[in-house]
Amino acid sequence: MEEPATGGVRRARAAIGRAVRSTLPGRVESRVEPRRDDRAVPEASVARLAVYLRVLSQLAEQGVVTVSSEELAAAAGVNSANLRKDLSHIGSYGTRGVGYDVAVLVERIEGTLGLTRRLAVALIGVGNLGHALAGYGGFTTRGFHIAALLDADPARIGEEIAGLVVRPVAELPDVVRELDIAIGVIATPAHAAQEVCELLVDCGVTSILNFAPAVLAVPDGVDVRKVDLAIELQILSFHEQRKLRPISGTALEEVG
Amino acid sequence: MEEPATGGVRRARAAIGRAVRSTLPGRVESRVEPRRDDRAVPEASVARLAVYLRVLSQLAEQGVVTVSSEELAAAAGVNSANLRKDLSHIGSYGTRGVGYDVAVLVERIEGTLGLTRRLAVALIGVGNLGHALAGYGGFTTRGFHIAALLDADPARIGEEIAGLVVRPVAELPDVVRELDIAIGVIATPAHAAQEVCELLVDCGVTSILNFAPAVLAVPDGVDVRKVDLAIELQILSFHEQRKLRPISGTALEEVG
DNA sequence: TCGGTTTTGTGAACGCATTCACAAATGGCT
DNA sequence: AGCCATTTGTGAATGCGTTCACAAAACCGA
Repeated sequence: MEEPATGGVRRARAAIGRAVRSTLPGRVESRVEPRRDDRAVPEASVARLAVYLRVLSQLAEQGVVTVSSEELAAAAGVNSANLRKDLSHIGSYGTRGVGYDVAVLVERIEGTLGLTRRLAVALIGVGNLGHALAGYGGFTTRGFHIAALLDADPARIGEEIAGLVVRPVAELPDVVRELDIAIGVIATPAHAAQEVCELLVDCGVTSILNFAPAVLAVPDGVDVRKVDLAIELQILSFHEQRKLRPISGTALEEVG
Repeated sequence: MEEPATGGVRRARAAIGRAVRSTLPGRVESRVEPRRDDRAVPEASVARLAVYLRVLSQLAEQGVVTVSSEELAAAAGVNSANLRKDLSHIGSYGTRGVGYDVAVLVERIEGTLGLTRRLAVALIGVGNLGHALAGYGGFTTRGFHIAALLDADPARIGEEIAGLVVRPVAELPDVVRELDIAIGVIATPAHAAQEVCELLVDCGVTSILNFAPAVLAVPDGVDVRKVDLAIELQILSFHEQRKLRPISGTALEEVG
C-alpha cells in the first residue's frame, strides 16, 4: 500500500551497489541476484524527468508555486498517471488534494539527474555540426559547460569558437585530466567516430554523446547515447509513406 | 493546449478499425490475405531498420554479398534474434544456412522506409543550429533533400546557405505547396517552436522533426520526433551520478 | 467535528518489445 | 543420396513500461 507517512523517505537500504552487471548473452553462472534494486529509476522515466524539469522551470519563472500532476503532465505531453509514477520513483512527495510544490520538485529532479554540480564536456569535431553545438545555448544551460573543443584537422587547431580555442585531439588525455571532463561529445565524421570513442574511453570518460552516424562499440560500464539525424528523418519517412496508402485490407480507394 | 503531444512519435490512433480482438497475431497461412492490418512494423523495429540499412550500405560498398544475422546484428549493436524478428516484420527472406543477400535487404528496407522517392524537407530557423543542419551532409543522404530554408528574422532573409536563399517564414504556405514539402524541421528558439509547428500543420505538413527544446502539441495524425540535446546530456548526467555513488539514498542529507 | 472535494501514490492489468530456444530449411561434403 | 553443419524464422517466455482504477491523504467550509 502506501508508504508510512511518518518520517521522510525511507527506502530499503538496498544492498550493495554496482556489482558487475554483465549484459552479455548467456549468463553463464552469474548469481547476480536481481534484488529489486528499488532505487533504480527506469531509463524511460529519466528521460521524462528532464522534460518535467524544463516545464517546471518555466512555471517557476512565471511564479507558479504549485502544480497538479494533471497540469504538469499536460504541459509535458504525457499521461498523468505516468508522471506520478515517474515522480514516485524519485521518492517525491506531493500533497494529496493539492499537488506538487514546484520549487521542491525542481530541486528533487535536479538532484536525481545530478545537475547540482556542473559537468565538464569535451566536444570532439568542430566541423559543421560541432561548430554549431559549441555555440548552441541549450547546451550550456543547467548543469553543463563545454570545457574544451578538439579536432583532428590541423587547419582547425587554434581557431576560437565561443571563447574556446580548438586543440588537437591528441591532447585529449591532458584535457580530460586537467579539466575533469565527464562527458565526451563526438561530432566527427562517421569514419573517425569509433577511434575517437576509444580514445575517450581510454582517458576514462564513461559518458558519450554521439552525433556521428556510426554504431559505437564500447566496453561495459560506458554509456553512449546517440543522436542520429538521418535516422530520425527515415523514421518520419516510414510514417509518411504509411499515410499515403491506407492499407486497410478492404476499401481500396483509387487515389489518383 | 488541449491534446498534448509527447516527444517521440505521436501517432494518430485512428479509431477506424473495428475492435481488432486478435489476441493471436498468429501467422495466418491462408493466401487470402484477411485483414492485413498486422502489416504494421513496430516502432522500435523501424528505428533499427534504419541502422541496419546504414551498415548494409557499407557492406555493399565493400563488396560483401551475403551476411548472417549474427554478423549484421553485431555490426548494428543489437541481439541477433531481435534483428531476425525485425526483418521478419518486413517479410524479408533470408536463406537458411546461408544468411541474407545484402543487396536484397537494402532494397527491402529502403522500400519499407519509403526511401525510394526523395522527400522534400523545409528547415525553419537558420540560427546557430539550423545553419549547421542546412549544411550537414548526413541530412541530404539517401532519400531527402533540403528544399527550403526559412526564418522569422528579417536580418536573415536573403542570406544564402548551402545554395539556398533564406525566405521569410510567412511564405511557408507557398513553399510547402510549390516544393511539395513533406517534412518540416524546426530549429527555432523554444518560444517560437509551437507557433511554427502550428503553421506547418496548417500547411498540411504532418511529419515534423523538432530541435527546439519545447514540447509540441499537435493534432492527431501528425508525427513529431524530437531531438533534444540538453535532455541527452541530462540522461548521461544521471548515469554519471549513478557511477559515483553506489545507489543508496537520493540525498545524503536526507530528512529524518 | 464532519462530510465533500480534490489529488496523490500505487497495486494490478495490460500491451509492447526483447530474448530464448528450437524446428525447419538449406547447402556442402562424402 | 544421405548426413552434417549452419542459419533462418518464429512460438513461447520473459521483461519492461504504461495505463487503469481506487484507497488513502489533505484541505475546506459549515
